[in-house]
Amino acid sequence: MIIELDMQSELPIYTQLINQIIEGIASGKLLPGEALPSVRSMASDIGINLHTVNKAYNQLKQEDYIHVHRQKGVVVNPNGMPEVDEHFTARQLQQLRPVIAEAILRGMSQDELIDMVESIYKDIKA
Amino acid sequence: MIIELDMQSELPIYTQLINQIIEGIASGKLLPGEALPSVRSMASDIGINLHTVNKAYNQLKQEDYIHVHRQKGVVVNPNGMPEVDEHFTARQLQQLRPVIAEAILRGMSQDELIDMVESIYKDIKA
Amino acid sequence: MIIELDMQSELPIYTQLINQIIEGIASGKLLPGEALPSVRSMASDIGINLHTVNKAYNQLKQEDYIHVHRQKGVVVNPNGMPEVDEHFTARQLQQLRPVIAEAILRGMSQDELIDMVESIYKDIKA
Amino acid sequence: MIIELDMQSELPIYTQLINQIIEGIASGKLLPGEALPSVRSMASDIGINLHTVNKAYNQLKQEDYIHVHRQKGVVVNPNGMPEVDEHFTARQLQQLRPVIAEAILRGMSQDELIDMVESIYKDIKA
DNA sequence: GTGGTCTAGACCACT
DNA sequence: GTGGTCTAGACCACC
Repeated sequence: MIIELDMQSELPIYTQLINQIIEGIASGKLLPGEALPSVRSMASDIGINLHTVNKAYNQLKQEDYIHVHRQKGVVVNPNGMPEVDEHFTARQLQQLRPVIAEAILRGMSQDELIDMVESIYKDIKA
Repeated sequence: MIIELDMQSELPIYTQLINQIIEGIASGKLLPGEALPSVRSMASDIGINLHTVNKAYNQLKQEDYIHVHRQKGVVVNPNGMPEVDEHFTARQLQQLRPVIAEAILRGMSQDELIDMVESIYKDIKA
Repeated sequence: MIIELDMQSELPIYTQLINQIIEGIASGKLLPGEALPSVRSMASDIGINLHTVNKAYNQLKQEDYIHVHRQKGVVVNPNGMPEVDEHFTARQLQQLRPVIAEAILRGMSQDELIDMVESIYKDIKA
Repeated sequence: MIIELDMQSELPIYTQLINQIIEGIASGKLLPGEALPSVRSMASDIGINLHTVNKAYNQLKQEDYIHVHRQKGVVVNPNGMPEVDEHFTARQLQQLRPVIAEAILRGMSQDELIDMVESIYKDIKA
C-alpha cells in the first residue's frame, strides 16, 4: 500500500491519508483483517508526525472502517465494511451537490457527468 | 435569490455562499448579466461580515463566473459561463474521487451511485 | 461553571472535563445555547493544555451535546440534547454492568443499590 | 466458568477479565473456596499473556475477592466477600455519577434509570 | 513495541 | 480572537 501525499494541497494531510486508505479498501488493495502500519512506522514512512497519522486512524475507526487494538496495532475491519446508512447518504449528498452544480454551470450534460463518475468508479474498482 | 447559510456547518461561510451562487446560476435562477447585491447589501442582508462576502465574490470572479465593477456593482458574467476546461476537470476529479471511493467501500453499486448523481442533477436543474 | 479536575486521577483529564460539562448540562447549570469558554481561556483557566480541552470539546461535539463554531466559539447545543438512542443505551449498559456486579458481590441489596442511584440522581438534578 | 473477552474493546483485557470473574462470583457461578485456573492455564485457555492474567488476579486479590497461594493455586476467598466499605462506596459513586449525569442529560427519568439498573441487577443475579 | 495521553509552541483560515 | 492543523518530544498502560 503506497501512500501519496501532497504537502502543498489545501486538504489537511490527515484527510488525504484517510482518503488514500479508504480508496485502498474500496479498490481491494486493502482487505478486511489486513494489518496497517503502526502509527509510528506509517508516520516515519511518509515523513509526517505520528499524531497526524493517529488522527486519521481515529477518524477511520470512528466510521468503523478500521479497528485499533491497543497493542496489536491497526487492522482493516475484519467483519467487512458498514453499509450505506442515513448519515453517510446525507454526507455524500452534501459533498456531491456543489460539484454537480458547478458541472451544470459549466455546461456539462447529465451524460457527460455520468461518464465521468463511471470512469472514476471503474478506475478505483479496477 | 435566497441565500441560506448554516452557521453550524463546518464549511466556511464564504464557501457556502459560493456554492449557493453557483447553484443559483446552474439552476437558472440567476441569469447572465443579472445583478447581484453589492458586497455591503449582501453582507447586511444575510448578517455576515463584509470580508466574507468579498472573499466569495473574489473567488467567483477568479473563475470568471461573475464580473465585479467598481461602479456598476456585481453581475453574473453576461457572456455566459466558461466551458469545462482542464483545470476544472482536474478539480472536479479531485473532489469526486474520494466520495466515489467511499461509496464503493460501503457497497454502493455503480447504478445506485449514478441514480444518486442523476437525482441531484435533476434537482438542481429543475 | 466551575471545573474541578483531579490531576492524580487515573481518568484522563479530557474525560474528567467531559464529565464535568455533561453534569453541568444535566444539572441545568449550563443551558442550551449558552456559551462555553474558548479552548484557550478554558485551558489557561484550569491550567491545562489547549489540546486537551480541544479533545474534550470535540468528543462532546461528536455526541451532539455542544456545537463548535470555527469563529464564534463553543456553545451548548441550542436545540437541546439528543434523546436516548441505541448507541447510548449500549454504552450505558456496558458501564453499569460491572459496577452493579461488584455491588452484588459485596452484598448490596437491590434496594440499597437503587437508593444509591436515586440519591445521585437527585444530587445532580438539584 | 467461561471467560469471554472482546479483543476489539477499548477496555484493557485485564479489566475485562476482572469484570468477568467479579460477575462470576456475584452471580454465584463461582463459590467461595472454589478454585480458579492457575495463571498459566488461564492464560493459555483464553490465549492471552501470563502477565495479563497475573495483573487481573493481583487486583482481585488486593480487593480480597480471591486468595493466591504459591502452592495451592488461586481460590475464591473462602471466607466470603468483603462487605461494602467506605473505599468501595467512594469508587462506586465515582463510576456511577457520570453515567447517571449523561442519562439525565438525555432525558431519562429516574424511573427509567431505576428500571435499567433493576434489570441488570436481576440479569446478573439470575 | 503498541496506542493513549499530555504538553508546548507554531502557523493558518476564518470572521 | 477563534478553532484547525501540524510538529516535536515525553511518559504511561498494556501485552
